[in-house]
Amino acid sequence: MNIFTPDSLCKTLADPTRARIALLVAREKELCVCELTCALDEIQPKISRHLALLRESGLLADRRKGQWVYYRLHPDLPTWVTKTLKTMLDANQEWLEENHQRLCAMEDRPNRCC
Amino acid sequence: MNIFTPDSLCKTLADPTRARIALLVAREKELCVCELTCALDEIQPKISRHLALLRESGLLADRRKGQWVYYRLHPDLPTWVTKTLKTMLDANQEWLEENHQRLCAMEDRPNRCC
DNA sequence: CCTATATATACGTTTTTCCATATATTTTAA
DNA sequence: TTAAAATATATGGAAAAACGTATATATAGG
Repeated sequence: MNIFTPDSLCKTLADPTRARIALLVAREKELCVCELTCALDEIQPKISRHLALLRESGLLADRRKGQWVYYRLHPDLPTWVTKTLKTMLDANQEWLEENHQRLCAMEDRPNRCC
Repeated sequence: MNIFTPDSLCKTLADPTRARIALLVAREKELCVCELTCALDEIQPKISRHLALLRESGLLADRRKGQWVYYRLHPDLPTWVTKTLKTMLDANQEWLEENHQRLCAMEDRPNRCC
């Protein structure tokens, strides 16, 4: 995948909702829309729209499993993109903490077997 | 300096002009406005306005030397910001190549002693 | 002083982004 | 086959970003 330039990657992450989604997904490996909606405490259409942008940019990939759609980092990301995300994630755990807490506190999270 | 969040850093770099300026400055250590104007082949007010945004964001610092104003990475950047810039720079030399060429080909570059 | 060069800012306009609300689609389960 | 849950998209409007042009400021050198 060769579609990322420094500015295009940054544009994708230049919104708090999208940055939080991307880093949470990087941290948790895979999350569905309702988990992200809960973790970010936002309305569902807002999360879906930002997920669509992240998907269209090539940063995230999705898979449907029953009623749920799971998002993960796209498996074919260039190394420097993955590295950039990891650097940001490692240094900004505190910034993500509230979202992580809400995710952990969420009830009835969909069962993630396969 | 604690003003950077993942989204605020990305917002600062989410424009091709600003991303090129930031990475060129990271590569060359210090560049003045007229060098950047030449390297990016843009009109001066556009470069100045983007430089102002980069300065106000805290990413760049400036110093005046005679008629010239030199911009460099802000010396107090958080480690993760510096690391992110380095990762992007290392992996995107080709993307910067044309700007670098124009910079090298520029005549009468200001003398950079002290 | 006066002029030229380098840089910064102001202004009005166009473009882009973001949002909330409403609605459509897909899937499960009754 | 109907209802409910999860997700996606459409739409119109508001806010923010970016642009080109014009102009202001600062410094250097006569």
